Amino acid sequence: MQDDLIRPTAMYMQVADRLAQAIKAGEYEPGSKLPSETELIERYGISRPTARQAVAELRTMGLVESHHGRGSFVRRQTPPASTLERTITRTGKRYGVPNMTEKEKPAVTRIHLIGIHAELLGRPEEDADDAFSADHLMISETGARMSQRVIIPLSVASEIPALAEAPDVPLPEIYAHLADAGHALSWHEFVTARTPLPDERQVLGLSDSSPILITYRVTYGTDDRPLICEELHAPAASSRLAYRIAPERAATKRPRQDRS
Amino acid sequence: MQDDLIRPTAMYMQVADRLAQAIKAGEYEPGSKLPSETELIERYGISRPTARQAVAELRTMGLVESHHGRGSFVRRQTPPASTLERTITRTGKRYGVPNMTEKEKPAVTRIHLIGIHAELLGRPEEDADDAFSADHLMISETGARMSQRVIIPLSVASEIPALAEAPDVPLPEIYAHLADAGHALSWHEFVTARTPLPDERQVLGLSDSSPILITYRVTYGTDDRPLICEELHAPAASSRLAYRIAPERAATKRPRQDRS
DNA sequence: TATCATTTGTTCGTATGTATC
DNA sequence: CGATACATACGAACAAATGAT
Repeated sequence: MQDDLIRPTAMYMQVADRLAQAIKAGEYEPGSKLPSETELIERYGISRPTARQAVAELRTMGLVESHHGRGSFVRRQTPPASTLERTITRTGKRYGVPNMTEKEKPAVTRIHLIGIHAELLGRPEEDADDAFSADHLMISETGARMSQRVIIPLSVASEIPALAEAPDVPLPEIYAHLADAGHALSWHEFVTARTPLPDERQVLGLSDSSPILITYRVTYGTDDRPLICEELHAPAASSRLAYRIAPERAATKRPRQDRS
Repeated sequence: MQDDLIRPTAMYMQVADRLAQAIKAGEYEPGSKLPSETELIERYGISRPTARQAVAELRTMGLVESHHGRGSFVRRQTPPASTLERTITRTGKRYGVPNMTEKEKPAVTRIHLIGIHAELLGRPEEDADDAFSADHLMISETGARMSQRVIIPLSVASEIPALAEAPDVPLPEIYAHLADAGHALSWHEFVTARTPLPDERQVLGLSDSSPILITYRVTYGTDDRPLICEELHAPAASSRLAYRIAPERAATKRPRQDRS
């Protein structure tokens, strides 16, 4: 067999590229088996470590997944299954969020506000106060595990005793407490993504290092004062976030907190 | 030195875990140099391939980046620099989107609607029509490269000649054409993330295989009929998406297109 | 400017363990 | 049980980029 490879560029990359092209072109059906390492060795005239490195590239690209003793298989490029509707509904004075079931009892800890949380809550790092952090492990209707963290600054909790007493209640109740305290609520959400750290991978039950979607949702009260912050981690491979976008009058502009 | 490692679990993983913990604990400052491979070999009593594999893990986790001849360095865990405001503003009958500058002349191709695009545009795969695809290469204010694709089904283009003649104009103009045709516009946006394929990596100028954010924005016209679809790819490491969330009356619910 | 030590990148060979069929 | 296939680990060599001498 011995397909030809050019020297200057890394051989494992060339092999990975060819296989990636072939997968995208549909030469390997989703779910079908990739050539085994031994086959790659023969086909391209490379050594075993080189063949392994090529397949490893495909793995980190998320194109294939390898199973001990069975082989490497082309991953289905299915559009993510579970759609997380990030819209907030209101019936009268009550706010609702899409259904997710709690997996375990939430853990409440006390943390110091730093980094992105301090920034989003409008607290300069130097004199940021402490906050309650309620960590939830949730499961969507489709079975995707997600971790959710609700962060309530002490300054807010002290104004609303109900929050200080039970910071780990579901979100609709938290919104209700805020609304009952006289706040007119609005929200701002930020989305990014990254590869999970080992412990995050474990929490979400991810076998590989495929990316996770991270959303920060800030709840604003009266006078656009940031009250609380939520952080949601969801495996990107099996979830997509959905937003309704309603056009705003160009005049009404929320002052951004660009204090970096 | 020779720190002790337990056998059962992979040694390269244990080393990667320890280094990841140390980085998270702040023992290695962002931007500082990680121990060199030779140092890791001595410290943990492992071989070079094992040390390399450990560092490779940290790379795919996005914790470090390696430079040929210099070493591996802890990446700044900065919250992504450029915030992409995904809100749509309206002044009178004109719609606006946040500023992005065009890098190259958009390329227009004719494609067949399949997969997620067909699904989002409400066309069953079996008898989906063709569509114009305008591929833009954009640059945000902060210099992050993004690729944007606007997909206009032929059925829509034939109703609105202006779109058929120039499908590659900026988005506000496209929205204007749709509005001028009598449509009351609304939007729905879906967000997911994944590791880029080799060619996407090249387009966005990404050196590593860090994830990209993918958004699909569907524009609906009168009677909630899906008109066009946009797809945006942005490097997750340097961008975050921002959404305003306004609560909706629980009664008014958009019928979802769950026809999978 | 040229040389050299350091450091990562690539590739080979080899061996053993272990899951799957 | 044996064949196949991936996972882990070691050793060795050379290439290439970098920074300092």
